[in-house]
Amino acid sequence: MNLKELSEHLGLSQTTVSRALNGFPEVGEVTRKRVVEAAEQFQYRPNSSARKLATGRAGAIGIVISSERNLLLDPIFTDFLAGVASRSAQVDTDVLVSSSLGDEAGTYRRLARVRSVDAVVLSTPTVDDSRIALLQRLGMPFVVHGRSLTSLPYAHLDIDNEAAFFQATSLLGDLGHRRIGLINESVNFTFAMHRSRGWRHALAERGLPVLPELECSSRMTEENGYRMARGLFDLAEPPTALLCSSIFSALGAMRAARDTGRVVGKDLSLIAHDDGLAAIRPETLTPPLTTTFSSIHAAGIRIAEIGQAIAKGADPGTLTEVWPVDLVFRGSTVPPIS
Amino acid sequence: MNLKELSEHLGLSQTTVSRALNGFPEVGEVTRKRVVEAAEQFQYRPNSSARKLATGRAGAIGIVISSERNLLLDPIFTDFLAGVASRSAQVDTDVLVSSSLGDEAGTYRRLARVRSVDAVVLSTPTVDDSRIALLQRLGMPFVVHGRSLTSLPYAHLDIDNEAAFFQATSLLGDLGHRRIGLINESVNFTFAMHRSRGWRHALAERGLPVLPELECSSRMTEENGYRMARGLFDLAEPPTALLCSSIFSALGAMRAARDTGRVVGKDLSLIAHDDGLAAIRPETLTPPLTTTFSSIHAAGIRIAEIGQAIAKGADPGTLTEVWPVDLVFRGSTVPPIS
DNA sequence: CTGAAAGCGCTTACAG
DNA sequence: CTGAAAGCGCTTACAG
Repeated sequence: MNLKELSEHLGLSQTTVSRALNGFPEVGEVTRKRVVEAAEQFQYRPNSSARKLATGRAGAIGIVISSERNLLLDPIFTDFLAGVASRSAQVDTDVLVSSSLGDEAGTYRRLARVRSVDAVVLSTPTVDDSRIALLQRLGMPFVVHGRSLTSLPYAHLDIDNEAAFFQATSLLGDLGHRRIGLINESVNFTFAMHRSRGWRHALAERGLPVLPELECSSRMTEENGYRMARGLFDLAEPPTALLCSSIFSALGAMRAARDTGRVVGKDLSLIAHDDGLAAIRPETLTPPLTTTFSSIHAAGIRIAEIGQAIAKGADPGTLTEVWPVDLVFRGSTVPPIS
Repeated sequence: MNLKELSEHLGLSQTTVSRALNGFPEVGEVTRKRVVEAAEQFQYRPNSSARKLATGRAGAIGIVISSERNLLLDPIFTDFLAGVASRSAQVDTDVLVSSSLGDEAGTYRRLARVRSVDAVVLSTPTVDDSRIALLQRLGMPFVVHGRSLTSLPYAHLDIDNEAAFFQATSLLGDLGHRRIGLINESVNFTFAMHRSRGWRHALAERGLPVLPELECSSRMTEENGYRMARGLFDLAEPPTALLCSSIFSALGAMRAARDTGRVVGKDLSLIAHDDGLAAIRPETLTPPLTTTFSSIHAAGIRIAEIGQAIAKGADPGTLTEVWPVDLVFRGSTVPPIS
């Protein structure tokens, strides 16, 4: 059933039916009701391509999966994506996933030219992410999940990684730890840089030395977590507490602790960042892990909303949010053994 | 730059330009070359909505994220999705992700009516998955990642879960194990049912009893893996070997082993299924895990190809594949201590 | 409050 | 081998 058939059935013009369905004010109340009911009855749905062509809006939001980035970095990307998709569905917006095949800039250019999306979501930006300038140049509306270091205003939603790791480090400091290791992602990524800064500032604030050998960074896998922790434990003066940027590297660190005869929550304190992945919950591990927590699914939902606004022409400079992060205290953080 | 502008620039009709660009045979070689070069130069890309409207094909493939299904079940869904997206990009096909918000059937109906996708990918089907009949009724082409028990022919790509777990169980049997526990996902899902069957047949084949108390099933999280393993260890005659349907439940099982004073690769043997998630590699754990391995990213790529064929009207009955699964022997499987 | 008509940017019979 | 024209299914000035 298309518009023409529906309007013929109703004995109205396509114009009126279209207007009634799209909620234009000039349609009479009785007419509108008749139209809406008929549309309901026949399960009429406007053809999206036709609508896009006529309006010039794509009715879609784009997300580029970069194999170097999200895929390896972010096994919880699904969770984020599901958030974006669920919110978008409510406003009848499609979510288009592209894979970059290495050439991410090219992918964005293509999206911009074909006009297949009204806005684009950028995930996990680096400190000097060139995509932001690129999209601004292309005139493609976008929203960033995370932040980048640029003076240009751009729409974004981020969590306060610096404050989170500042707090976490402070907690460990308050417990009496003086050597606190950081197992991070590469500080090219802004979130990792912010976490590093939080850690550093907290140490400095309480007069503890900021030792470069206590900071490691690498992709957040179990194996790398293990390797980095082992490296820290091999130090002449090994740390008594560890901060991990992901639940995966935390698992590796826990394994390293076991292999070196340490007991987490006794000999060793541990705090991990938790994105809320269902497959591994920090509260059910042994011991339950103290975490900095922020739901990435919730972020996905909010990103979709911001993307929607951006697509409609809202001023990017006004759409900026940084969410506080919860510090959840559990059994993995104790005073150091002296 | 649109078709009209491009053809005016070339002094040709839109018809000819369109045909040249779409590779129609009747265009002269010299003309084609001129056209293609100009298109290149001006970076002309046809407006996808206009093309869709004119051809009736959407140039897109759909994937529905069901919150009850993929999201919780499949943290590795990203990997699969990236595979689908990368292959689709090569043939200029969009990948549209929808979230079902509980009403999955409704989502498919909507996709079918709006004609926003040419084909749909079904993931992780249950044994009697109603979506297959639904899509057939709707006339929406689809390809299933996995299988379902129906006599109707449908396009699908699956891995041979039954043979994989048959082999894994046989290996444990060959090593001398007589009590082999199975930590599975709910057998409503076909893949889990197949694994259960492989386990059962292998036991039966060597005259070992198939004890219901050795089979557990639940969502494949670390926590559930832990709980199920603990339950098995509490048995009067606990198993000496475990089969886990995912790397996450395997992690839980390993933790349960530790908590009950067992050493994997000594007191306890363990085999897990590995989908190739980058964040956790079984070969780097302690001990390295013996696995049944199949890359879900490769499956995503192949699913995109099949979806492409299906969208173009290929006969679903001819597009059916079941891939063999590798059994990778590592340090977690040893003879039982007697 | 309603409608006839143009237009969005393509593709593709049909004619030559 | 090439082109004029119709059509895909919507939206939206413009006119009444």
